[in-house]
Amino acid sequence: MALNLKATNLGAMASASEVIFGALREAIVDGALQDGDLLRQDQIANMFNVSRIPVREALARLEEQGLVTNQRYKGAVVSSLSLDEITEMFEFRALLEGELIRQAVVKIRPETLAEARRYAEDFSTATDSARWGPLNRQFHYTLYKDCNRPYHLQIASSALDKVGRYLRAQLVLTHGFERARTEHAGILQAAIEMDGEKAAALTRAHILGASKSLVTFLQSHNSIAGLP
Amino acid sequence: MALNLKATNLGAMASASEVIFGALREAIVDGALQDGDLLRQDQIANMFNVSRIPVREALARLEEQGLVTNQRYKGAVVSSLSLDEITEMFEFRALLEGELIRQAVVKIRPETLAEARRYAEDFSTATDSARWGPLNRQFHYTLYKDCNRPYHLQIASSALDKVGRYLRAQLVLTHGFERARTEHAGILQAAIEMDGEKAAALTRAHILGASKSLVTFLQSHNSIAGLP
DNA sequence: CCTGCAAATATTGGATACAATATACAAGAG
DNA sequence: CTCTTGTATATTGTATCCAATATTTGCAGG
Repeated sequence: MALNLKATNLGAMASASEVIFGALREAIVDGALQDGDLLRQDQIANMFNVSRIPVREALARLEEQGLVTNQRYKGAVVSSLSLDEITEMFEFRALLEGELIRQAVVKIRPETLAEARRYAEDFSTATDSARWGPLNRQFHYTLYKDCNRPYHLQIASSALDKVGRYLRAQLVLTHGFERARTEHAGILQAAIEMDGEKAAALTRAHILGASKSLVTFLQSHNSIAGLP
Repeated sequence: MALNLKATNLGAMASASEVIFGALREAIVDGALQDGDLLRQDQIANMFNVSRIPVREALARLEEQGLVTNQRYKGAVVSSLSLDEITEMFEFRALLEGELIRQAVVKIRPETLAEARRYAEDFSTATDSARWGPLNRQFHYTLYKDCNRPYHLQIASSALDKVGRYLRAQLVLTHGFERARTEHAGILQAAIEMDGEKAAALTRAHILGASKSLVTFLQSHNSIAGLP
């Protein structure tokens, strides 16, 4: 008799430190925690009703990911990026995501295209700017999905994490949203045509253009911290 | 009187968890710990005369780097890579290191060239195969040094860490060493000529060639684990 | 009023102790 | 004998406690 239970895989249940890691990561990526914010172990431990041990583990992981900087006996702060570092991150993304879409698009599946189109539309019509970041990410990463390069994807995702909040600032503060809409349409069209080179060129331009407008904005307001 | 001490920056002194992290990382990268080896917290803690707390932190960091896989209540094992994953890692390295040398070589400094030449010679004349891995790394990364792309370099280095032991196997088991010598000479020559495209092409070929010979070898011996 | 120093406080790093889970092994039912 | 099940052991995850270090506060002196 095949017993009919949903058998939730208990072994896969998240440990406290994993939960905390994920929550802090998300908070940093989408800007709820800002550059330079101090992360107190006690405070976080209380928020999650745990001891400091799993918190410390989460912070160690975050530091390894570059999202947090630990200073011995002083504490952890949300990493901040200089203009040069931001520029470099966007160049890295352009290199990697260009290659990803180039490889993915030539073997993209119809379902994937449909999914990407949905995300592009959701992005276009989203009025809540808090949703722009996630929808933007989903649109692009859906297009990369069929390239079958898990490591490349993981690294790209990690790089995007590190600039997520700056990217959101770019969308909100520099009219990047309007531009992203049209550029997404172009990229999607290239994907439909399964034209790898074109999709790659457009993606690179998309990323580097966003970088340029963000850097210009930050320079003219010479401040990085006070993001919305 | 200027007291004559080395004034080791105490604030920078490594914490226990950092020391352990570094030691385990090195052991994994150069093959002292093999794929699938189980890492017992107690055992490691005893080796370093500490409690399990810093060990756990180190293991968390290693997992974030992809060098170790943690399974809840089961333990940590040295991550192993499938043939596909190895291939992907080498492709990633080819992409990234190609770009790095392309950018670096056009503005490379004479001192850097001299340093790279020294490493190439040391590599060529090294008889102890245990030194091949580090010297190979130093040669290549010296050539990338002047591109001023710290994030790119960090990611490249992390990718190399993940395949370090396989690369060593390639050098030792497939006569890769001889070939690497001549290919290094070619790359160095391109660097001397400050020819970015040529250096990039040679570097990509160098990496992908190593990948190919490694994969061929592993397939014909269909085993990955038993590396020397 | 300000400055320099010392105690008090806060915070992190690590050790020990305990709880939760997995694995190994033995005993019993069939 | 084989399979199942219960128990003992090993190992990990977390809480609590102590030590090491940083930061703040209070006070004396100028």
